[in-house]
Amino acid sequence: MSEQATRVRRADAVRNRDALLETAKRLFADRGSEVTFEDVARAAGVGKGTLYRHFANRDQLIAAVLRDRFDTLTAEAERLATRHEPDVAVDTWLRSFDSYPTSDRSLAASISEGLTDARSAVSTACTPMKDAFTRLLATAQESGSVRHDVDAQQLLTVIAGLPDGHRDETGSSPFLDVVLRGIR
Amino acid sequence: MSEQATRVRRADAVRNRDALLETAKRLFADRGSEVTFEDVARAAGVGKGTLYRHFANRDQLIAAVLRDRFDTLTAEAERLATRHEPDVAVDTWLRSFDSYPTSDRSLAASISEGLTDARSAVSTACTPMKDAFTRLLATAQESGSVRHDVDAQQLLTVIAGLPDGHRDETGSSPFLDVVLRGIR
DNA sequence: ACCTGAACACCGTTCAAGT
DNA sequence: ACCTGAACACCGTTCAAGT
Repeated sequence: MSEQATRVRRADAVRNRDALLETAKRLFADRGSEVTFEDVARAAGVGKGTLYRHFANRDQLIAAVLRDRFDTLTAEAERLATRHEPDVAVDTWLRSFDSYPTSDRSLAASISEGLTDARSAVSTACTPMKDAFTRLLATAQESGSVRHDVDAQQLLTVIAGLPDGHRDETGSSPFLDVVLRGIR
Repeated sequence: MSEQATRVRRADAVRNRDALLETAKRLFADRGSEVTFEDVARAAGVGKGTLYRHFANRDQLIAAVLRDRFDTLTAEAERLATRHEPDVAVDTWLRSFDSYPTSDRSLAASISEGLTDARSAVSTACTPMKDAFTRLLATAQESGSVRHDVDAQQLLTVIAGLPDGHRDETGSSPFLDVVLRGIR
């Protein structure tokens, strides 16, 4: 019970953290990456010191906002690996990865940075997803359905960086097909 | 001679503008987009008020830094259009567009923004280039060598956004080949 | 243990005073 | 006509005081 003590949190702290995360998701979705750290705190009804208590900096707040989506994508990669042919699995997964929910649309730059720069908090959050996709891609390459000169991390960075405009209602880019054809 | 009067500039003003532009190119190349506006002014040996006198804001300084490259690329597009088959012209030009000189490498985000957002100063600077490539691409599409569902502006935005890492010594991305295959 | 908001640091931008 | 740097605005971050 002594090591359990570190996990005890006051009810108001839990409430505040949840409110901050929900508020951040909503504001990023509504107004993009221009939202101020202070905006988030005020909209959540707390002081900005509280925001910093729960999220050490902007990067960590963004990582927390994205974590749900990363976890879902990790699980999907593992599921696809066991149930589909390698080429179908890669295509299907990349379509999911490219389909931004509105709440994450404005955070694409942070995702690109997280995939590339290991020092960012987003990098820690997306590593399991990156590893799961790397395995998926390697299998497809071994089976001969994807070119061997394509690097998983680079491929994800390219797709994460596809422009926001011209996406359909599911949030998928018209350019994804170009990339999928190009890696064959 | 009355309308000529507006073009007269004091020698020190011309000297300062040139020094600021050269300094900005060098600093962007050395230290990326993290360079401060004040850094540029100090390194050029002038006050920051002088920098603002010559370039109304950060966006206009970046547009001026990029203008030479945009003009070169515009001229190349027009040259290629008259001397090569449409598909060769498109491939060759896109390889040039993707090959960042070191001085421009860190400005890719501004180029993407300029291609997309008509309000930026970079947009004004890159419009002739965008128009020249649009014509090049349309010709290739009419000749059947490029897919009809590829939009010129989007294509340029995608290529401008290709990640910085893994480029060869000429500054070209290993992913360009994926895109070139994908648009066929 | 947690919250709050004043205070600090940084940087883009403006402008009154100067040559 | 142009230059200069102090001053302002904004925003991310810290921290002393409070509950």
